[in-house]
Formats: sequence, structure tokens, C-alpha cells
Amino acid sequence: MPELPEVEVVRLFLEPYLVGSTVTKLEILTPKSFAGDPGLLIGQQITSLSRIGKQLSIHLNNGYIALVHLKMTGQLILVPSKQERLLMGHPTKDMDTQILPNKSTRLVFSFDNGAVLYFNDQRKFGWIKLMTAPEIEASQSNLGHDIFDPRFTPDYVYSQLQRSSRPVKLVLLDQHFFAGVGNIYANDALFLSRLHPLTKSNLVTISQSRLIHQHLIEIMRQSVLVGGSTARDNKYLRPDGTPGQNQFQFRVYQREGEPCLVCQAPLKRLKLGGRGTFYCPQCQRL
DNA sequence: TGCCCCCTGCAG
DNA sequence: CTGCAGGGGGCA
Repeated sequence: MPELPEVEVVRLFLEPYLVGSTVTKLEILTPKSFAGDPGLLIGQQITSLSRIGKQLSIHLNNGYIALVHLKMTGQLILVPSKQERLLMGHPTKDMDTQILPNKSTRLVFSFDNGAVLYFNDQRKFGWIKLMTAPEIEASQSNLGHDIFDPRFTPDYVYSQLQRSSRPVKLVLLDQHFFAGVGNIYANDALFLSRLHPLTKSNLVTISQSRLIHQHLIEIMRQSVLVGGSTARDNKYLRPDGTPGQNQFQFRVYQREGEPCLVCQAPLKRLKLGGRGTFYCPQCQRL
């Protein structure tokens, strides 16, 4: 999925529905999608939702936290009670056409307010793990700063990029350096910063670091505003089952052969770290 | 620092 | 049929 903006959209959407409600039931349809003792979940009230990078934390009253990682194809779809839908102005017509659970449904959470939360994941890479706060802290201690974290500054970008001589795109994607950047936003941020994806990370200058910083924040903020990116396969959906709208803003991602928005040159694609990498051969030079 | 793997399904 | 997919952990 889901990169930082998509997970943030999910968090913002779920927050008002889930905070204050109590988990009454958990159905585990695919065991590998869930880790921990479900007994620690049942009867617990949700106190808050937080996010670091692409990981969503659902905090429970008893101190435990359900840590969610959607990986490539994970979805959290919420079907609120009818009453709640009216209250929140939820688009009921879209919801009624959803057939849930479906083939990809791995976990089903029920709540005392009548809401049902579906964890769908076609490829079974994603998971939800029940953990304690110290366990989460330990597991997230090696993450870089989140792009929306105030500590994510131009200086931080520069100092992190200095630490590696690998291609800058690989470093942007490495969660140990920056938390939340995935393939879509790495490609587009490099394009906007006019940096070739293969540029050695430690050769990126201070002023180029500032551009990367600015553009990452900007395109991610903009994406959140329009509900995130639902690319070709429609694997990412908002929790109400509707697609996001950011895919119409892609600058280079998945646009191989199409004209550069700046210079009209046909965009190119190469493979880096096994991932598709899109760039303008004119605007982004080595 | 690369490569393989975890899975499923779709486009070419 | 092969290749590809928004992620990332483990291994040499």
C-alpha cells in the first residue's frame, strides 16, 4: 500500500469511529495475518490512533497496542452501524454495494457500537500484531524520522543522505533513514527536485536536500488532502471503500513513455533494487 | 550491499 | 506464459 499519506488517511478516517469504542469480537480468517493473544483485545476500549511512517498503532485501554502494517495490498475497511453512518455523514450507498467479507478478508473486528472493521490483504504480506508499548518502541527504534515529524528538517535530510553512497532513491525508500517514503513519493519527489534516482546519496548537496525535504512534505500533505493514491490495481482504498484521488497528481510514477510535465521528453523507467523507477531523462541528470 | 522470498492476481 | 505490483525481512 500504502505509504505514509495513505496510512495517515486511514488513521484520520478511523479515529472518530474507533476511539472510545470497545472491541467485542475478533475473527481470524488467516492466522498469519495476526499475532498475539486475541483475549487481550476483547473487551478493551480504543483510546487513540497514532502513526509512524507506514505503521499504524491502535492503542487499547489495557496498555496493549495493535500495530498494523498494510504492506502492499492491506486495507482497513470500516462498516459503521447504520445509526453511526447517519451521524457521521457516511456515504451509505457505496458501503451497501461492498460485499464483505470477501476473498481477501483476513481479520474481522467487531465493536460495541455496531461497527465492523475488515482487514483485507490480497497478498498476505500485511499483519496486525498485539504488542506492548516497550515492544513497539523497540521495534520502531531503528526507523528514521517520519516525514511529518518536526524533526524531519532540511538538515536532517542532508545528514541522513550523507550516510550512504547508494543511489539516493534507495536511501529515500529505506525506512531506517526516512520513515514513510515509498515508491510513488520517492519517484515524484526526486523528479520535483530534479535529481536523477541513481545519484549517489552522499553527493546530494545541501540545497538539493532542502528541495527533497520540501517536496516530500508538500506532495505527501497534498496527497492526504485528496485521500491518498489509489494506483492502477485499486488496492488502496479509504476505510469507507472509496478510492483516493492523488493518482491523478503523479508526476512520473507509472508514466513511462508519457511526456515530462516540464520539458515534454518521454519519461523513462529503470529498475532499482527490484522496483520500478520513473524519471525524466532531461530534467533529472546524473 | 544485493538477492531471494513472502503471496496473489492482473496486464501484456 | 512472463513480468510486474504501493513493502520489507533475512540471508550471503
